[in-house]
Amino acid sequence: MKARDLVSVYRDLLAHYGPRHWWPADTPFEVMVGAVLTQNTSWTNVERALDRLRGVVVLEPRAIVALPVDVLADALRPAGYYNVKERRLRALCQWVVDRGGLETLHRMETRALRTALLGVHGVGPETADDIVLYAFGRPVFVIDAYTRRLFARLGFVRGQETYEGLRARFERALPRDAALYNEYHALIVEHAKTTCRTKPVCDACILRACCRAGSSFGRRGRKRVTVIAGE
DNA sequence: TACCAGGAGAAAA
DNA sequence: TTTTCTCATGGT
Repeated sequence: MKARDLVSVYRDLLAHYGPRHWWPADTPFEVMVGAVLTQNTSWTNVERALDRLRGVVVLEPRAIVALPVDVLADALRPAGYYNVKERRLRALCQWVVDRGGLETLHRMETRALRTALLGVHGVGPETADDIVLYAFGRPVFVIDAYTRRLFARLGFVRGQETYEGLRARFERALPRDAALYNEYHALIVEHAKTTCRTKPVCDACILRACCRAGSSFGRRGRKRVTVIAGE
């Protein structure tokens, strides 16, 4: 993956959509909650769940941990997988409490913070990186389904790359800059939501090459990617 | 009606 | 170690 190609895509997206001012949350802790709830789920459903959650509890780790299981699960219902996400959100909140709160976490070195997050039940690489980047402002590039899909269509991704391998490629090709990674990922999400969403060829796509490459996906959005164009 | 949507953990092979 | 299955609601 060539650095100038990645920078070029970024410039095109930024010129078209403008700064996105992400992540859509008021506090770092709200970012953490949203990162769990958005797993395999659209953001509109996450917002419904967040609204319901605010209706039963203040968004603080200790308060959420204190909620009965059925109350928390019911609040998360609109985000889907509510029983799974109840356990995952509770585990994340308990971890924050056990670590001494967000202030303590803010003092951790980036790699240590990321590793610690990956040890929390329900926090995989993408969720950890969402949190590290958007809640803690650290320079890690988030590789989500939108990112894979876009760069597969552009021919930058061959498929089968591991999450860590792909993240490393992006971080090697771009300046180590949290603000840049923040904006880039936000623009990728905006692009995915507005164009190229349901069909492999999209007339409205501003990244014309993105639609020429083509791609195929397995059922339920599994990351089985076929890339026609070369790197 | 069927498929898709910003994953991750557990079980099976 | 890798692959498959499961979890669930809401929109198109």
